[in-house]
Amino acid sequence: MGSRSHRRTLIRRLLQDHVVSSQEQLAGLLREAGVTCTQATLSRDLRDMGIIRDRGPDGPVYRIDNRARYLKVLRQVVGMEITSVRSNGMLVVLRTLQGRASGVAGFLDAWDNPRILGTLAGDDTVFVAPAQPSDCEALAAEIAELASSEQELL
Amino acid sequence: MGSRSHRRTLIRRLLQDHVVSSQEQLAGLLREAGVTCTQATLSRDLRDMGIIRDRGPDGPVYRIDNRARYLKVLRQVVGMEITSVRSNGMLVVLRTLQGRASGVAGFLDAWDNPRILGTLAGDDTVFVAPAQPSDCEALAAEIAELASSEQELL
DNA sequence: CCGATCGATGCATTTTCATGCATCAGCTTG
DNA sequence: CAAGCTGATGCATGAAAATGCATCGATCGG
Repeated sequence: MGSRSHRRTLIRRLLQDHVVSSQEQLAGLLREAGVTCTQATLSRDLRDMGIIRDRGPDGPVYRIDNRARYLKVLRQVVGMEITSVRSNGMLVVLRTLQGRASGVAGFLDAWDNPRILGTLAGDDTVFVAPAQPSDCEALAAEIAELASSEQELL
Repeated sequence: MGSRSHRRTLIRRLLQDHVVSSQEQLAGLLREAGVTCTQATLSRDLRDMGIIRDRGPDGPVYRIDNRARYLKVLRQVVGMEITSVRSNGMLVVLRTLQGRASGVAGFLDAWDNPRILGTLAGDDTVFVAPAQPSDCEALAAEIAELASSEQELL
């Protein structure tokens, strides 16, 4: 049974509606919901899910680090949107899913990579200008890394 | 070692450059490239990867069903872009990652779902008008289904 | 500084997953 | 229909991942 992903989904929901201040307490909530596990498992879950223990005025509270999660998801989305990465030594050219070039370019701009001078997006193509022409290959490799992290489906 | 994903990446590349008409032949190409496996493994790989055996005029040819793959990837991307789905009985309102609303709306338009009358996208919000107000909840549920398929990371 | 509470981690066990081998099933050709 | 390819699948095996147990370490309040 796909127990782990079910448990983690549940953890996410529980943390939205409840104030949880310890892993044992979370284990209790999960048990009420029909999922049994130990504190050790929760420790690993919370670490993997990027959930942090926040020091609130009313004691510690677990909460989802939405910023980090956002970046993680966005990165994965962008990785899937890029379908090819090529370079001619002066310019890196990306192909993307239809209509998604501007989304990819926006991500690259926000990435704040010093090797990137600027980007220009069409519909399914992005031009990426390297800060130095000599950076071009390295930059292409960095972007390809991004794109290839998630290719199981591609 | 991450042997499986490496093998599958290689399969994808090989099928782009070579005419392959049997799984044994593909096994041979892989072996030349330094990856050894049996026909049984390839059978499963090809099934999982959505690669089909096309009946060409010159005999059967394996090829990637790019259309199906594209839709599969796009669907997954959109699923990750949607962060919440709510309804007030007259309208379904989606929240998305920043700047991604139009991409999501475009997908919904292309989805060609008879329950959808139309969509309107802002920056991180999409309004979806149901064909019938009575469809509203069912439509929200359909979209939520889309969004929740890929929640391991969320 | 002490004790208590809570999270992290090493280790052993269980469970899941990937793969090869052998075999079966389907299609094509004569 | 028989023979020969070719792909699919049940089963067993080995590898990897998840999990629990026990324990350690860190933090906080006296």
